[in-house]
Amino acid sequence: MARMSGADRRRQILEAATEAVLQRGLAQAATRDVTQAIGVGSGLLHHYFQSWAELRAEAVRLTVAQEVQELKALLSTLPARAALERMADWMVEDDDMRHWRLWLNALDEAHRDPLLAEVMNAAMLEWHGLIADLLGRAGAEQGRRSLDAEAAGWRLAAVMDGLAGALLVTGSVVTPPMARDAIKAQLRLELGETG
Amino acid sequence: MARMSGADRRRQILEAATEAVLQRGLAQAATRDVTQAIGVGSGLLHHYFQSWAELRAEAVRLTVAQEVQELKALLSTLPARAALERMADWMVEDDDMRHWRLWLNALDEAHRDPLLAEVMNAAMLEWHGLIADLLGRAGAEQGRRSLDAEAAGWRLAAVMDGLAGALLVTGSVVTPPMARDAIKAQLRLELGETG
DNA sequence: TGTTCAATTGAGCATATGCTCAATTCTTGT
DNA sequence: ACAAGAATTGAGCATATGCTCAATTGAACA
Repeated sequence: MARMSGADRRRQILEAATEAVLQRGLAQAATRDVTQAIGVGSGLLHHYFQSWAELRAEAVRLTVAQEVQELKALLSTLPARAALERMADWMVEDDDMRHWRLWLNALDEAHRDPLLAEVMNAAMLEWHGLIADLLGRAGAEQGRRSLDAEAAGWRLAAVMDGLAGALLVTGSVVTPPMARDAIKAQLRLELGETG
Repeated sequence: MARMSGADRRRQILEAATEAVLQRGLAQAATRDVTQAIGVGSGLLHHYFQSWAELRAEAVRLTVAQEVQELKALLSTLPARAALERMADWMVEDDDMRHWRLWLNALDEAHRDPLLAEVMNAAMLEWHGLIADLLGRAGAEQGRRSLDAEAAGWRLAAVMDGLAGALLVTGSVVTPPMARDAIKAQLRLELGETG
């Protein structure tokens, strides 16, 4: 493999690690998946990362941060209520559910890896923050007073995570359109748009 | 180790497998964890189970079924609305979150193991069925007509799963009482008890 | 007592894993 | 042209994994 600057190589390794994690799962993905994918010697990995645990945690951190950033950009031009609606669409747009598979996998693996625990703790708080903020603003748009955006945010985030799990495991029973509708219904419940 | 009847040994192995899976996770738990825990030779495992994949899938199936059965028994004497409330309490009663750790772990690992996929698909459907049934009956108790128990069941189940994840990963931010309250709040939302 | 068969053993194979370290190759600045 | 240092290699170690198979043990029944 041609030589690269340290920074470029680092990025390439992180990308390959994410891919490996997506394909084999955090617990099964191995250093060799990465080195073989990009065609480098086994030692190179440890020149850029102290350990496999550090690399995979960093890969997850980066990927999740990137996805959140993209989503934020997607929603940034919309009013809060519409942004929440858009978010529900976004959730099932990703065909093979890449980000949800990674998210649920990392959430689970976090119990067994301190580095991942830190990463996912922070990610979860940011995720909730984003949702709670939108809910709060949507409530304000509609002049609602009794809305506890923090609590509603945890519920909405939970519905999304939970439905992602159901979607991934039931396959034909919970379908993407169903999941999307369920989230939108939850949105209406939270915002008191019962009708 | 003393000899045992086939049936007893099988049960013992399944229990030890569940324990190993809880401690190391489905992906990391190994046959040796089981054989060493109960002090038998490595070959014995394969006398009772064709493969480790089959054993661990069977262990998950059994454990989940057992938990659902216990919960059903716990709720059987209560009217539907009270049963749902009780369910929210039950969810956070388990100190170290044994069943939720196993549940989320199995949900995640199901993507990479056809046997587990089958088991968790069935488990998820039964879980949803239980919840939807209670919601339907609770709605009837209160004379509500507009309640879509199926859809509400998916949302409530999702809130539970999602909150379990948040609870396990955030630790000090989402607390057991918070999770319990969030579920009860969801219950009120679904049953239109806004107040 | 002897026979039968299920229960059980454990060494061993093929494979996989993270990580180290001395050696090598390239790039870059002078 | 040369030196210096970064990038890169890959054989190798220690450990772990699922599973096989020929051999052994023990209990139950005749």
